[in-house]
Amino acid sequence: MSALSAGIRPEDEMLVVRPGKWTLTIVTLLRAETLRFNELKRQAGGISQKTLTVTLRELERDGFVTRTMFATIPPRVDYELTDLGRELLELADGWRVFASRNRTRVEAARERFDMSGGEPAIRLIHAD
Amino acid sequence: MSALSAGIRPEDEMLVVRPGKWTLTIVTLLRAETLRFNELKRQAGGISQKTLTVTLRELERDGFVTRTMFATIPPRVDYELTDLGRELLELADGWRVFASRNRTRVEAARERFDMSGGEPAIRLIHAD
DNA sequence: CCGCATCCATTTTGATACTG
DNA sequence: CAGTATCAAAATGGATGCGG
Repeated sequence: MSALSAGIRPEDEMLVVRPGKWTLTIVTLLRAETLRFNELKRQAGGISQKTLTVTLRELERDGFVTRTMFATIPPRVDYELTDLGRELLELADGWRVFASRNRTRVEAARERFDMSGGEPAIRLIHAD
Repeated sequence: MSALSAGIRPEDEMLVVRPGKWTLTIVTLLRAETLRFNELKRQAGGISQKTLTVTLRELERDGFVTRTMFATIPPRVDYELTDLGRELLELADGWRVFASRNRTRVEAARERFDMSGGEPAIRLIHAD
């Protein structure tokens, strides 16, 4: 058994993080700098307050992000990647590179599939 | 702007594949060999027929997997990774390695967070 | 054996309004 | 500004029964 053979089921790998729709986006936005809640919201573009709140809470809980509250008026909260968060960022980058490299290929495959009605190749007609 | 700055939003990266719960598991099971539907089902352990069907259809549609139907009785269908599928497999491996390396760290972070009630650090009390 | 169709439960996400 | 609360909508996953 290879080193990877353990933990192939979803619970195993995803125990660490089963990424929500916005998780990798948020992590990526925090690449260069600490950001405040509404800066994140603006830059993400299209995320709801609630989803952003929930996503950030999860990232904080899992140790990918630190939350620093300033008890000022008006309030202010800064979000920043931890070292672990920066490792997650590398995964996100890998994913994104893959996506941008292969977008055309995947779109072409989809078109072919949809045009052909998804009919599979039939290779054999012998009975067993 | 870096090469990565384009396409940070979910639609961009996930257009290629927004992985369902079982997607990476299935891809990983197809690492070494072509498998039949029920072999996949058995080896995945805990996936429903429907979810497996849907997952495989998506993988086929996006060009990650080929489906070969044998018109025998009883019928037989083989699933196999394409070259593109093998690239996706590498991403899955990266994810899994990350997960197994950091499971302990994440679990510890969670425990700390849950114990402390999730209260954030307060850094400043000055008004603006 | 393979897998579609249907129905249902759970989870995730979003819209909106309101608070310290 | 940075949330919480509530409600509604959508996506996802699973159980079951049928059909080629």
